[in-house]
Amino acid sequence: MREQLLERLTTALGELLQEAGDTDAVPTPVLEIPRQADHGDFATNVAMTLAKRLRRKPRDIAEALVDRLGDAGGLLKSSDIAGPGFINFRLAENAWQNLLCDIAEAADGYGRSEGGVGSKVQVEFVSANPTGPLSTGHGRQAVLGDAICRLLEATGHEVTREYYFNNGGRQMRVLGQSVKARYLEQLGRASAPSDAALADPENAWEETRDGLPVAFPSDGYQGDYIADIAAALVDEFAEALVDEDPSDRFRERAQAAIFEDIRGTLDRIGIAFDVYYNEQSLYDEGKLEAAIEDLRAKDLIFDADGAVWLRSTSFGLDRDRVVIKSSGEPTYLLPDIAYHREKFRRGFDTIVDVQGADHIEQFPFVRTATEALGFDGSKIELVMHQFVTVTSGGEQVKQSTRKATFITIDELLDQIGADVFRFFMVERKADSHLDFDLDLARDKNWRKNPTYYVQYAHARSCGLARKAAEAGVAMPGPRDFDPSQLVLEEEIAIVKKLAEFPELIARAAASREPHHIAYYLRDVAGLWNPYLQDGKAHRILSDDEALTQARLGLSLAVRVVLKNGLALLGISAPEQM
RNA sequence: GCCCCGAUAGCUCAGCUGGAUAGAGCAGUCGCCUUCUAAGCGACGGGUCACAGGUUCGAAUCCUGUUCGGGGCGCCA
Repeated sequence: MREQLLERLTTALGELLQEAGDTDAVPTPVLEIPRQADHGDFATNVAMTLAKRLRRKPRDIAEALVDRLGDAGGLLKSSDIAGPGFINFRLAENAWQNLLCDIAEAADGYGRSEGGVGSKVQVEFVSANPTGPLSTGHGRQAVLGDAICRLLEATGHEVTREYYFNNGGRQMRVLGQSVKARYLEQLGRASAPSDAALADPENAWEETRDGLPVAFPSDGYQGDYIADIAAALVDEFAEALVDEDPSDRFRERAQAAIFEDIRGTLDRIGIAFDVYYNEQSLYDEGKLEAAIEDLRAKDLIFDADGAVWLRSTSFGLDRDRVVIKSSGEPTYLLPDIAYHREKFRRGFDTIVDVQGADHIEQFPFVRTATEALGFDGSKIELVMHQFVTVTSGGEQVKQSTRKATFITIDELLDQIGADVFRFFMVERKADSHLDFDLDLARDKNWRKNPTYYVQYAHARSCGLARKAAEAGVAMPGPRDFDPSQLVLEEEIAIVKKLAEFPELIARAAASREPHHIAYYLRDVAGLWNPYLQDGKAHRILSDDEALTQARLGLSLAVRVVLKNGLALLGISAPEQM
């Protein structure tokens, strides 16, 4: 709808410029939906922006444009010049009405576009190491990342969802030690540390307790899931693992169990990754050495203090960074650079990294290092999201992975379900903090929940079809109703809202901001629910056959948009609630 | 000390990349509703867009500075 008008407007603009002897490029006018409804359906400020270039008064330019545009081939009902030089357009009603049939016909395809066809995008998200259950922060990232993928798919991109994880290194050693300690404790061969020690390992840590050694590491993982894994090992092996190295079966079993748990959680939210990329493979396949060699060839590597450094100051960053410790072990940075080098080598056109605010510091080093290696760093995008805080009883719940005082996604899902979880997590802009109200989440009485409000709008739309069937009225096909019957202000308002959908998706996809979809769906439901409710002003099922068919056609179009919109967020569109 | 985010109604947050009179949900007050589905509908009240400058026809939006809040600044990941 808007595109058609934009095309006409651009043409008229081009003619106007040519007439004035201006042969420079014709700018694309900004065409927006005014806040004030009485300013029309669309407005443009193009006359004002061209005032200087044409050395004419904005209002004169506007007038010339309006003359030239005419009714834009029947599209326009009126064009008014207002204020300092805005042009306000009002579209002919049948232009809106006819759109309903198009929407109904396009069905699942409505809103999709082809702008991204031929573009391979990799989206990396979650990427939690297998040391414990996913937390709410991971949950936000999972939902955000997946919604971005869905938006990209809806705009034609070829998307790879990727999860990068590390199952080696110090973290995992500590994990193995933690499990082994619990194992020994359960066999009566070790003592658990005191609460005081766990609360303050620096000062209160004991080597022995109650005549037994304390095996638990002072920086160990304290969650109950560790004890559960240990208990399983006691059941299976009894005392056979007492002398086993913590990094062998203890670590491996823990990793397997935790990964299974993570995958189960992701599955419950409806997220499936295409690739689980193991950092270890970078070591095994010599990718770290390859990256180092490439960097060294560019003189970006130097040795100092027994360690190997990245000369990041040479590309303008504030300090150099260690990439290989004096112990010979790489830091996190090196595999990360090597990983991104691989991403480019795998042929992605765009690389989207979804990360929490705590990882932001790393990003400039990775980007500039890959640029130094000859890749186009601007193809790597960072989508950063702020933390999730959970409030309960008016107080913030303290969260710590190590102490396992965090709220897991599974716990939330048990109480509120995947749909509500997704809606809450994606509703806010990524770089705003997300305040998850646990009390509201736990409240079984979801009277004001926007998730249900939107789903309900869809279900009612479907209910209408059932009701019609009971009355012996058949639902019209996409082209089998006369949309010009729909002349009520509220009906036209709904159509106008539905018309925004395709461009909204394109914009949300381009900016990687799925929260726009959530807000939009609330708007649509906020128009549709009241319309449906007000059975006195306008019955949908009435004695007027043509009108009934038209209104059922409207319900079809609404249903299409709600369903497609919910799908973009990974939320179900129930036909009944 | 430096870097990144945020600051908009009592609360939680949008604000289409610089437009016209500032938006929603919740909470509050007042009405309506035995309904084409039940968590529904309408109205009202509520604002110095943190503060101070600047850029221009025009700023919640862009720039600079300040204040407050969150995160980060390791041979941790």
